[in-house]
Amino acid sequence: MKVRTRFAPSPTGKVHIGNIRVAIYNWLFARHTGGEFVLRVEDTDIERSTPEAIHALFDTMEWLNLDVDGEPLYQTSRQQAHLDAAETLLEKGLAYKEDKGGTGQGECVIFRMPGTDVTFVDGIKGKMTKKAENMQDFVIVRSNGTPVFHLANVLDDIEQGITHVIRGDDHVENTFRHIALYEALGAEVPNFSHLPMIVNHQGKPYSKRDGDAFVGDYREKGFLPDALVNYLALLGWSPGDDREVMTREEMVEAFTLERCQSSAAQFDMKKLTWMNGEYMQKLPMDDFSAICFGELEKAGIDAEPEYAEKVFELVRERVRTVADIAPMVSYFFTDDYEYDEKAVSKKLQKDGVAETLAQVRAILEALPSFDMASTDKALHDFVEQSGLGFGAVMPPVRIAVSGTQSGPDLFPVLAVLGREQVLKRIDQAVARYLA
RNA sequence: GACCCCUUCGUCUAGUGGCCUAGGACUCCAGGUUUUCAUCCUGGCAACACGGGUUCGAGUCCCGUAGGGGUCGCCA
Repeated sequence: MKVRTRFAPSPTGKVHIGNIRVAIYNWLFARHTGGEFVLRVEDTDIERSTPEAIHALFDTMEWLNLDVDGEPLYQTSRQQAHLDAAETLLEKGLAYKEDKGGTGQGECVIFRMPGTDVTFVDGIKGKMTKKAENMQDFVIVRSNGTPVFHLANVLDDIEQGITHVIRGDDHVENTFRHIALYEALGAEVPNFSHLPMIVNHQGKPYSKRDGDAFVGDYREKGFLPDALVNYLALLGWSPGDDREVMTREEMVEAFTLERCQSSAAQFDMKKLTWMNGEYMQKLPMDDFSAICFGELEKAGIDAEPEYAEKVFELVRERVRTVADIAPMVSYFFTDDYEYDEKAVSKKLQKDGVAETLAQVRAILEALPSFDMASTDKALHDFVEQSGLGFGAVMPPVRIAVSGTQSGPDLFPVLAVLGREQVLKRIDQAVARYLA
């Protein structure tokens, strides 16, 4: 039988990072087995399930490039079917009506647990058993006439022909009940697998109040979708060898449920950042440039394309996230850049620096050609003749022309900036800090 | 509290009884790349939760203890 997995979130506006990881695992499993991956929108919470929230869900799926088979099923469209099924269970005596009181809303429909132990083999955790006496009957239709999650979820999984339910650990207790429901409904019980949860930096479950709990947060921070998917896939799964940076194809090829971890994993922003850097390096130059131009535009920086390309080349290998780009290159596009106060006081505002910069300026101004090799040779010669040492010459120059003490190799920076700008910037820095 | 589940370096993990004096990756630290650095290279620190078994032999199997998590809604 062809495998069918699903992602069944309730659209609440933002897609939780833990939920999307579940989606990724479902997607990987379906693709690995040559099966199908479908989407179901559990939109029964009318208040929160707005068109915007549903749009955000699709947008996230698309951004992460998790392709879905067929059209999504909207749970609200299935309400009558859910109710009909409850009626059937009632007729068969597998459910009963009762006024449980308390809220005083009248009678609800309650599913009768079969009174036998429930056992299933979890694709990740192995054999799971729950004794009959530890399970209770549960409500499947509220006294206001609306179906409860358990009923709707199971019925829709049957409707969509789901063969493998891969969901979070928090559903294991539900699974025992759901299996009883499948059986009462006369439906084939699918395979169940429960993924461990991911925890935050403090080792606690990710709550919505933690920062970085939603996919959008990572997008804003400049992570690439492929890197995020790769990182999340490895958070609780491994291919069994030492591979970490993997293409989608490689992950799909290697993915199995057996290789999924059964204990919780802690999200590590540093490792994600590293991995994202790996993906940034691998980006074709054209793609990288396109991203850079986009970032410049967002930052309100006007860039002349030919010049900008040269700048991008320079910072290419140092960029870790998309968000790094604008701050890293902004000084190339304006002479009104900020000076790092610490660098200024530590390296620029020191005895002799004014004199050194004056000499360097004179040398650079007199150079017949301002290319990389020329400035390189000229400054090396100067260092040697003056006996000052590189540490006393290069950092002040760098800070003067860029405002910071870190960045790409200095000579290419000077070359890209051009003589006019370099001289102007040295004058500007001297006037500002050494006058 | 009851019921389910989990436990290898700080973190993600490899490991399915001998190949483990436990491997890789991230982080961190040190050195190098005769200037900086968020790049690159080299090296280093660092773990089988604990206690009992089983076995010639246990990170790997069993039991217990401790710690952690999940669930106990007419939420999903």
